[in-house]
Amino acid sequence: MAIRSDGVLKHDRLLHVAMEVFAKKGFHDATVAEICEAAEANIAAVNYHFGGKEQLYAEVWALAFADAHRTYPVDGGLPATAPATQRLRAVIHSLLSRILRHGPHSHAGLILLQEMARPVEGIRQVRRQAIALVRKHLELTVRELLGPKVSDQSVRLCVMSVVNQCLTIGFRGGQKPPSLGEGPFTEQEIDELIEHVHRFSLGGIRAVRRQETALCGAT
Amino acid sequence: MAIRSDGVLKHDRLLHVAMEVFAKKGFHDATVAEICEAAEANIAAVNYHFGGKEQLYAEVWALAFADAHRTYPVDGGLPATAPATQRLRAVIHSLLSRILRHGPHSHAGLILLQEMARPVEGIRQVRRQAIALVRKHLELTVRELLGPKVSDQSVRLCVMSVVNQCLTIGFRGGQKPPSLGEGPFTEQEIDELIEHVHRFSLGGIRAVRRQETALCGAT
DNA sequence: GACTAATTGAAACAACCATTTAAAATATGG
DNA sequence: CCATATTTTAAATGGTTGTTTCAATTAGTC
Repeated sequence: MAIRSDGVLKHDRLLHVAMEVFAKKGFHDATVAEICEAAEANIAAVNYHFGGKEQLYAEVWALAFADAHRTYPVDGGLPATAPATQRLRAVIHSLLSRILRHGPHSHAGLILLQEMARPVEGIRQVRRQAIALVRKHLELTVRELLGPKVSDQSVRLCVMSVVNQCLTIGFRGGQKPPSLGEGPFTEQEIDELIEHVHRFSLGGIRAVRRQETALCGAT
Repeated sequence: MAIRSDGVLKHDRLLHVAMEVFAKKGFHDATVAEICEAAEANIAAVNYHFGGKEQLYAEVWALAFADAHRTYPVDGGLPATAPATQRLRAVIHSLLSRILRHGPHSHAGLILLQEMARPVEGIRQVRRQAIALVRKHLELTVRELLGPKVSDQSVRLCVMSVVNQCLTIGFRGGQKPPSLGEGPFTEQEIDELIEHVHRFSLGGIRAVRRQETALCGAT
């Protein structure tokens, strides 16, 4: 006997609803009860279709990141030959958009954020992979901006500075921090944010470069 | 009849044990059971001495921040007349130390971090005050570095960039992120971190300053 | 249209949590 | 040493969680 079509419907429905709920509340705070209710399914639906809350979460994670990479690719569609400053902007744009732009395909950033605050054991590998993908790309870009003489450690630190600026912004779930106002970020504010992080980071990277090349030259 | 001395002992003991547990696990994940067990007290002790988990948390918060401001003051002991670059370094030093140096008096940073990830309602005011204190100081410093012509919004954004760099570093509870190695940060690594964030931030701030003053000049 | 497997539904289950209760134990002041 | 307020203890309470159970229902296939 074949799979019933209404089954896959509920399956998908749960998946998408869970993605929203997990993005908003994180794995631990989200309850299967509220997910099922929002998906108009029975309490037992999650366990029947996915085998448990954690396995549902794993599937959500995979789906969310596939969406994110499609909607906001880290290279922003730029060729690898584009100027490094532009590629840096593209990464920042990608990171911030994933966190702040709340479309139907942009929950990955918030889910990742929730994970950083409270990692879920049993997702470590998937999480590491997802992070590594962005990091790799960012590392290449920053390395190029820093020049050939700069140590790997400095590259890692600069990558950290850029990433950390972007991540922490999303901490209120896309809401502005009290110091910047109230409510969610508008499109214009997001653009301004990208502009600022880009400029600030370029300045920081150049400062690190100057320092290290000066040291090298002195040796 | 006077207060019994063994009472205040247990009270203090619970307070300090709770501070550690809350710093490590956050308010929600920490259970009164484990706090009481670690303090060698009965399950009911928290409710008897503090009236509930949340009120214990409030007292912990107050104590932790008093300790932090004493051990790692935001001005680092520098006079307000010191050069702004040095004062910036002092703030960064203070923020990172509160999060990364795990002494008996440095749980405030981790507690604050846990709060940002999952705020506890009923602490809003205390939290806001604690944050505002650091922010105020940092804003003054950054403002001076940016010069008089730069907009308030740019000041806020730069403050955000500096703070975010520092905060996110502590997200693993003082453990290094996988990209930088394993285990907790050593003293030397913390110093290196401070050095980097300081240099990077100065570069970022200068870049913003250049941009804005150029715009002003063009007008 | 009937048989069968896939899906749904309501209720129950077991584990965990913070909190309460009331009796027992203890230190302090007289 | 006694009386009393303070503190400790163990057990119970009420609520929430994820998961399981099993009967009822449904959709696909012959």
